[in-house]
Amino acid sequence: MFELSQLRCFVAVAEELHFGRAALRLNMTQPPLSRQIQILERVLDVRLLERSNRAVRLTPAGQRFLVDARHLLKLAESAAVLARRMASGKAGSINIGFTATSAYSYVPALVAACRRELPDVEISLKEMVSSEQLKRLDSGEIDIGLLRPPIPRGNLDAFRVTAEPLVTALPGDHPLAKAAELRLEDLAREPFIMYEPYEARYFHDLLVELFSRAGLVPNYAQHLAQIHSILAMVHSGVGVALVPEAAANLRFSGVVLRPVLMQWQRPAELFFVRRGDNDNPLLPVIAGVARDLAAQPGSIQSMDRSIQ
Amino acid sequence: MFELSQLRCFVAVAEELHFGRAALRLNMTQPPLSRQIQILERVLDVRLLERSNRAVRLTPAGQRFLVDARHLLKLAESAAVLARRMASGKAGSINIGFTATSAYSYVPALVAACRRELPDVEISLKEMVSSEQLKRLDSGEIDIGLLRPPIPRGNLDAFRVTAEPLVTALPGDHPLAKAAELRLEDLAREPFIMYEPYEARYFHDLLVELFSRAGLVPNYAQHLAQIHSILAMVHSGVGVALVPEAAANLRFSGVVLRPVLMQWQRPAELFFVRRGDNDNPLLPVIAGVARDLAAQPGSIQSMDRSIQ
DNA sequence: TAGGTCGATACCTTTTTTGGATGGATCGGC
DNA sequence: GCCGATCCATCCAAAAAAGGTATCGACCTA
Repeated sequence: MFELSQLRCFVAVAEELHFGRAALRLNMTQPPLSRQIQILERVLDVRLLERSNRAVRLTPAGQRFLVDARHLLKLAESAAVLARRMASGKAGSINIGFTATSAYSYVPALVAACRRELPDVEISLKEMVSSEQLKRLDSGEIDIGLLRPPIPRGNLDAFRVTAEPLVTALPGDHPLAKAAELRLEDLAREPFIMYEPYEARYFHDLLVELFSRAGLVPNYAQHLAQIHSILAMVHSGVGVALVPEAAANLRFSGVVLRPVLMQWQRPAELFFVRRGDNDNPLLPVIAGVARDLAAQPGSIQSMDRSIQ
Repeated sequence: MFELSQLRCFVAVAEELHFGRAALRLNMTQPPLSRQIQILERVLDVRLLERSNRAVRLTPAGQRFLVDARHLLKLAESAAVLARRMASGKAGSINIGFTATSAYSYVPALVAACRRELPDVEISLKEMVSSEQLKRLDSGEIDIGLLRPPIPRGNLDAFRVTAEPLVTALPGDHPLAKAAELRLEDLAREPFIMYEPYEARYFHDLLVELFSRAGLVPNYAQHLAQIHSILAMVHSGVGVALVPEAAANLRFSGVVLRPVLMQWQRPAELFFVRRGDNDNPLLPVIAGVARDLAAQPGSIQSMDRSIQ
C-alpha cells in the first residue's frame, strides 16, 4: 500500500504539473520525486500522470485519485488535530452523574461554564442518587459524580463545590411568612414535610441530626424525596419544610423562603467526585472549571438570590 | 506527519492490545513495531496507548484516533480500488455528443448497453449537430461523437454504427398509403417536406443527391431541421417526407411509413467518432460496446420495426 | 543543428527501518 | 519471598529505503 508522503508528492506534481517545481515545493530534488511517483504508480498499478517529455498531465484515473489524495491528506491532518485536542482535554466526551437537588444550582452553572470554555466537549448528564453515582463511578459508567456525603475511602478524588444553608419553605399566606427570619423551634410546632429516609438519605439524616441537636421533635406531616414535590406540598398548605437555598431557583409561586436561625448549623454540601485512576484527559480540565466555579459562590448556590 | 504504515501498526496493536501478537499479524517483530508506535505518538504529540507492563490499553485520545485511523485506511484502500477501476475503464465519466436523429435509434440502445455492462460509468449526453460535435471533440469537451458524415481527416478514429434505409412518411389517409411500397417518382409529384440545408445538412444533401440521380425535381412544400417537426407536418397533411427508418420509434399517430424503391440507394449512416489521442480509459471499452451493438442490427436501427 | 528544457536513470551517500539480543518491570506459582 | 514467565522498551549491527549528484535521452526552439 502507498504512504501519505507519496500522496503529498503526487499532489504537488499534480498541482504544478512539473516535477522540478514540485520537488522545489517539497524541499527535495527532482530524481527522488520521480521515483516516489513511480513507486506510487507501481503500487496502485495505475498510470496517474502522462509524462510526454514536454508536458506533464493527469490521466483520468489520476484526476480522480488527486481528489481522493487531497481528501486523505486533509483527513489525516484533522485526525491528528483532533487527537491532540482530545489529549489536551479540549475535546472529547464525559459522563456526569448528579443528584436531583444539585440540578437546581450547581449543575446548570457547571454545564454552562463547560460549554463556554470547552465548546467541543460533549457532556452527557445522568440524574441518579449519590449511592448510585458511587457505583457507576466505580464501574466507569460515569466519569464525574456530583453527589452528597458521605464519600467512601478508596481511589476516589473529591472536593466540595457547594455548601448551601438550609432555608424554611412556607406558604405565602402563613403567619410565620411575615417574619424576616425564623427559629428552628417555630418549625417544630408546624406540620413538617420531611425527606424520605432512603431516596433522600442525605437530607433526611441532616435534618434528623439538626432537630436532635436542638432537642426538638418535629411533627412530620409527610415524607418525600424530591424538592419540587416538597415545595408543591408546602404550596398546598400541607406543612412547612427545610430546603437548600438553591430551591429559590425553582420559583415556586405562593411559596416563600425564609432564613432560619440555628444553634448548630451545617450546610448542605455537594462534592465533585472522580476516580483517581480515570485517565480521561478532560477530567483535570473540567475539575479546574468546577473548582473555579465553586470559588465564586455568588454565581452558583443560587442563580437568583432574591428570596421572596 | 505520520504514515499509513504507522496507522496499520497502531490499528493492529489497538485491536490485539498486545505488541507481540500485533507484530505477528503485521509480519514483523516486536521491537520495530514498538518503535513505530512511539514515532507515531511523538509525531502526534499524543499518548495513544497506555502500556502498563502487564496490559496495553487505549487512552481516550487513542480510542478516538483508532476510529480515524481505520477510516483513513479504508479510504486509502477504496481510493486505490477506484483508481484501478478507472484506469481499467470500469468506472469514470464520459461525455457523448449525438445528433437529434440518432436519439431515435442508436443512442438509447448504446446508453442502455453501457448502463448494463458498465454500471459505475457516468454518461453525460449532449445533443448537437455533427459539425458542432467535431468542434467539441477537438476541444475535448466531448469524448465521443455520434454523428453523420462527412468525417474530416485528422486525428479522429471513427466507425459506422448504423446504416438505415430511408422510408416515406405520409398521412394515414393519403391515397399512396394503400400501397405497400412506393417509388421515388410517386413522391416527386407530392408536396415534399425537405430538410433544412444548414441545420440538417446531412439529410438535406443526401436527399438532394437522391432526387438528382433519379432525375427528379421534387415539389418542396417546406424546409425543416427536426424529424419530429417533419412528421408533425406530414400528420397535418402539409406533404410527404423521407425519414430514416428509426423514425418509427417516434410512433407518430396518423402517419404511416412505407419503404421506397430507389435505383440509387444510400442509407443514412451514423458514425462513432473519437479523437485518437483521447486517453480516457473508458473509450476503448465503450467503443467495444458500441461496435458490438452495431453488429446486431435488429436491435438497433429500429427498436420496433413494424411499420404501420 | 546547437542549445535548452525536462523527466528518467545510474550511482553513491545518508537516513531509516529492521530484527536479534538484552534489559527491566511486573505478575503468578510454589 | 523467591523464581520463572511474560511483555514492552532499548541497544546494536545489518539491511533497506530515501535522498542527492551527475548524466542520459527525448524533444522543442531558434
